[in-house]
Amino acid sequence: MIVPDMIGALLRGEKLMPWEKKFDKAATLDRALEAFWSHGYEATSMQDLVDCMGVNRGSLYATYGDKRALFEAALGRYDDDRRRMLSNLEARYEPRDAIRQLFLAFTKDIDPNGGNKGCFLTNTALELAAHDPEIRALVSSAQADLEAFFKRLIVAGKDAGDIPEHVNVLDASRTLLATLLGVVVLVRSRPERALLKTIVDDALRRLG
Amino acid sequence: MIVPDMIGALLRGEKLMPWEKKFDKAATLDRALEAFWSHGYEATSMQDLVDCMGVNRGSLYATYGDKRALFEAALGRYDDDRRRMLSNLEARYEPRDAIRQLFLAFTKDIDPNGGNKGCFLTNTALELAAHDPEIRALVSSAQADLEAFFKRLIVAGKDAGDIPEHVNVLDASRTLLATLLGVVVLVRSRPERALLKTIVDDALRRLG
DNA sequence: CTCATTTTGGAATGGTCGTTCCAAGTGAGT
DNA sequence: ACTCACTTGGAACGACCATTCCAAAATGAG
Repeated sequence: MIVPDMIGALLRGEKLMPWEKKFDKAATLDRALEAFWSHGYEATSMQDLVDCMGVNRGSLYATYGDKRALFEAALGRYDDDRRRMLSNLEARYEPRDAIRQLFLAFTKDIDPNGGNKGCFLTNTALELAAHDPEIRALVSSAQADLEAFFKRLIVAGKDAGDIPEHVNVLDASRTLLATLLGVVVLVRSRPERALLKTIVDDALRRLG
Repeated sequence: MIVPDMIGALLRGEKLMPWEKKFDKAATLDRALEAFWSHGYEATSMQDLVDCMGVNRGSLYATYGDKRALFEAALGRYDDDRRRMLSNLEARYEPRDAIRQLFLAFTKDIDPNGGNKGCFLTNTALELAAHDPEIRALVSSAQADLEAFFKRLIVAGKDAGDIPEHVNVLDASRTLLATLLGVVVLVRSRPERALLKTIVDDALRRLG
């Protein structure tokens, strides 16, 4: 019963027996994320998830618990990606370019004929956050995180002489947050490239 | 069979016989609007609607058709209210104040503990507009209408010397649109008065 | 009062929901 | 070959879904 990798597996927090095949948790969770992201919580049925994840119902419940828990796992996964993305932008770009790249990430590759997914956290903000304190806390903290991201970059930009001194850090970062949220609303409801470009360009123009 | 009011009723597009009692269509539709506005399309069941509208299932289907049609009626009703509201603001306030009042309408009376309804059109934009062309057209045109509202007021404000000449009409009106959409997202997910006030004040500061 | 018409409460329908359960299959270890 | 844990497909569950239908009650002009 005791196998060589047991302690290592324990340390990594995995289930014990190393011969368990298990489906690729990360890959299937990504598929669930896609479904929830595209259609929302209520409009995605467990049957939809079984179909699109390619995993059996039983395994699905055994692995993630119920639909709510699976949704939270998907949301957490998206949140991790978002966190990683912000951190990459912050590391790789000049402050003002990092902000531009963030806006670009949501506005490039949009389909003018609709069907755009927008931002999963924002979709969830409107579908569930108002009546669900747990979801609201998660979404709210992601938004606060984004605000802090803007704050750091604006300060850094001002230090680098990239962003004018007269820009108010708190005002600008919160306005950027609101603008980005507005943009991802428009991506789902009025996906016109010219419209989005106008908004993004105008937002960046304020930073110098 | 032919009664005095028949022609008048016909002209008004009503059903013929004048002795039909009929429940108060406007009042019950408002209750349906409340339910859809608060919980969204998918999360509101016909049973919920029967309960909160105080109308029998049969009458409900006879009057509005199916759930989809009832939702569209509620959305149309909300859209009419919105249209009327914009027109009132435009008539009663100075340009810049009209814009301020619009933002105030969405941010005053918010509950920091959640449960805020935000903007029905924006909630619908994220829940349904991406995959439903008909809904998207309606939401999209309401947003374009709002953009036009901002445009007119900015032009009027510039004429009145209320808004500085250097403000670009297209840029500013679209940015105001995005900002307002961002605000109504935050109202549902991060209802902090200070946060919203910062954003609204900053948006208005751009107009002089 | 009469009677056409609507409203009402609720039963009925067929489908889908989320969830549980299980018999059979799979594959790495011994 | 045998074991053990997991996976699989699918059946089964009760609840709720949107929708239809109906007999009984209410309504109001004649």
